[in-house]
Amino acid sequence: MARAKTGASLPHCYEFPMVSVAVDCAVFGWDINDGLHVLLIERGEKPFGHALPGGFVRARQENLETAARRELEEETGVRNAHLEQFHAYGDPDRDDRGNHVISVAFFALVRRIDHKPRGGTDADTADWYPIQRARSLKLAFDHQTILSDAIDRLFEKLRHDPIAFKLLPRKFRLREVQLLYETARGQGDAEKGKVDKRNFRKKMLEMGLLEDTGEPESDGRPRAARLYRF
Amino acid sequence: MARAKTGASLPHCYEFPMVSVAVDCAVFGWDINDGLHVLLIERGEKPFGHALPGGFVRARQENLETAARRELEEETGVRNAHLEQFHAYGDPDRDDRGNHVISVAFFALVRRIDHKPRGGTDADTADWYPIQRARSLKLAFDHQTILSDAIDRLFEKLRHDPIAFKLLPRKFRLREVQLLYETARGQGDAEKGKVDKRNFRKKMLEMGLLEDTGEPESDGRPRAARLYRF
DNA sequence: TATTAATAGTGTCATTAGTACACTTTATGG
DNA sequence: CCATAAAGTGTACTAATGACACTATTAATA
Repeated sequence: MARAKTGASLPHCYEFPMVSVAVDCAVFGWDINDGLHVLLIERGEKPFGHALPGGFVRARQENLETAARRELEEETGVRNAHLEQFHAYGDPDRDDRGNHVISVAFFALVRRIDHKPRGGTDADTADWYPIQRARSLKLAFDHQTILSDAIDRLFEKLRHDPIAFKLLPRKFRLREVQLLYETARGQGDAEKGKVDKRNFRKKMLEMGLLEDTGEPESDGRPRAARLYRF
Repeated sequence: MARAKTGASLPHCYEFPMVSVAVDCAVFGWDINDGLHVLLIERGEKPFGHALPGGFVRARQENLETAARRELEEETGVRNAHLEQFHAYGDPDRDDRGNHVISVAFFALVRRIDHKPRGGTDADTADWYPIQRARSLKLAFDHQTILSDAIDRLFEKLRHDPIAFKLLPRKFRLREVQLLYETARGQGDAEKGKVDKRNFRKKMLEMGLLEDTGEPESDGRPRAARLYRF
């Protein structure tokens, strides 16, 4: 969203300097072959480079989650993501353009196959990055900190809450759930988080959250696997 | 913190309407006879009545936590509390004075004995309220929602993290820890959250976080109890 | 000073949850 | 048809949790 430009009219006046409020989203996607990815945009303006999708909240018009959904759709085309607010960042100098901008950060979970990213309205381009690679990029503002916190929080949540299904296809093999869980346990490294197949399946089915679709699918693999639904 | 008054000069101008940013704190204290309490102020201005201590962030000067600490001290005299940010509230109409104010909420833990509340700078008065009673009050803005979320979060944290010690006196009996834990388990009702004394003590000591001070204290009770330190 | 009442402190056993572990089945591709 | 790769399955050991009841100490009171 645009901000005051030199020469523009400035009709909104206040007694004190104001803080701007932005929202930023760490959007996560998963692919069994490819691992965890995060959606980054390439900024088309001022601080160029990679950044989390996000933007300013429209005062008097929308709440924080609505702003996040709007920016997400505008910049990346992503809709109907599972969104969770997780932290607000407010250092006075976190935005290097001079204003004091606080940002309320969300993490979002989507099924990666549903979201071939596309460019945004500002001619920004959005694309998926493996989290290892995203971590090594120098992101705009303090987005690297935000991303890092978001990843920690995501792993935390994947270990404890049944939200993995927001990342998985609608029908999935138990093996996929396990790999995602192992990735979370291993802080991004599935090898490190390995668990026993039989124990995992047992616990998973005991929970009673999964429904067997009865449609086994091989999809090029040696032996067909049962597909489950949440 | 004051806002624009009619007739005041308004030297800070922007292209778009701005959102104001506030911080609010749910400060919790504990007493073994008295249970959990929360610190509320009686507002000395506009929307009168009870509210969480808090106020506006000073743009370009301070970050969110600093603002929270400053407001806490100004309004209640509380210093050096254990502070944790937990959620941002941003509905456009949550502040009934007309501005769009987002509030970043913190919960704070203090040793109640260290903090005899006193009036604040704005002639507000701060005082402790038992959480049951606080829940039944009609608080300003959406502070009842914030308080309710804060309480839920507090119980959650008390169950899982070793933060109970921020609420307890520096030296305490195991019985006190247990009662606090039971209160959290029982969602405010210690009876409901009762656990076995021996099992609790065993687990507590096995954790190895407690140090026996070797100074038993009776304090009017029938039999003297061991005092522990964190 | 003896009795009562209130709190502190202690150990064992049964149940449950978690972890380790290896082979058979099935489809694909060479 | 043989080799390969993934799916699927059961048991035995270990650790964690939960249930359970009495003795010890001191203050207050009779």
